Amino acid sequence: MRITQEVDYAMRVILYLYKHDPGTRVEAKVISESENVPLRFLLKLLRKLASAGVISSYRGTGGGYAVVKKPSQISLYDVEVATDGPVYVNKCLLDASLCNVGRANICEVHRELKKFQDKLVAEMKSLTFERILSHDGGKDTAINI
Amino acid sequence: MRITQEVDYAMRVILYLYKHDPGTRVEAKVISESENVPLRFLLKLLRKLASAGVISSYRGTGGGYAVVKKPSQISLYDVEVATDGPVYVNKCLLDASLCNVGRANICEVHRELKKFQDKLVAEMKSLTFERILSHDGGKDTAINI
DNA sequence: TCTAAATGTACCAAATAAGTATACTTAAAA
DNA sequence: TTTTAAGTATACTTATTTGGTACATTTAGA
Repeated sequence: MRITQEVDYAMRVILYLYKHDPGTRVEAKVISESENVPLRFLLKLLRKLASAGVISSYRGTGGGYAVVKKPSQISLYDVEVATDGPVYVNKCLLDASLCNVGRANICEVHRELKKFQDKLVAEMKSLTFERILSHDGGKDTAINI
Repeated sequence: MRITQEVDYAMRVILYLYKHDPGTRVEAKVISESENVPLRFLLKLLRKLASAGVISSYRGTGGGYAVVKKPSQISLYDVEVATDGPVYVNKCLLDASLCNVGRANICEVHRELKKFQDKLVAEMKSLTFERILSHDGGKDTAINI
């Protein structure tokens, strides 16, 4: 139950864009150095985000990437889907025929996993950049276990 | 954000054990054939579950595996931890030093991911076998998207 | 003491994630 | 019309994780 490194990158890159004035274009190279993400990998990631409409891209001189959407309009869910494709907890919840005992539609475990997945997706949708940006005054929040 | 094949196996194996009379010992070989899980792989999995106290194991002739705990006492969370180790959404939530920009304790993204993780864990703990076993009269629940 | 079970450790293979490389195209500003 | 920066497409490599196998050992009952 983890998010990938790529989604982690994506979240921090978008946050980085939000820390500029709205609509400011930032070149991939600058983002790469600032956020410590390998350039080539970042370019591929930025393309995914742009083509999914999460961020905007601009070509040519003075081009780059920018966030145009409001922070409340981009969620962890959007980022996940844009970078890793559809969210599903277990393969049989994506395609019932993938159940390895051939009882996809009647399996009690999978029925409950589906409910779990629904809640998970709801939580991911509620984790927007509005929430991420509205921090408690820069308090040094301990996140260690 | 997926559970592994192994956790999926584990859930269905435990469910299988629950479908026997309480305390009934079932050999790995029987479980393997019935649930379509490779024997050697299953043995390793059963060991993890047993050593974590989720199920019970018995050696020698007439030995096997059984569930002794009440269905309400075993959750998806217990199974996850037993088979895949500690649950964490992002590596920096396990060990702050693993942040690849070196700002683990102050990163807003990770602060929110921690809250997300807490909710996720709570949901996993609430998904017990009591819930899995209490189905709505065998109604053919569609789980496809 | 034989046999049927689980245990422990080590190893191998397949799948996925992460990162690189190359070559060419398109758009916009100077 | 040259330069800059992104887009598209494809392919490849490497690292990590997951899934699965093999083999020798230990435990307990008949």
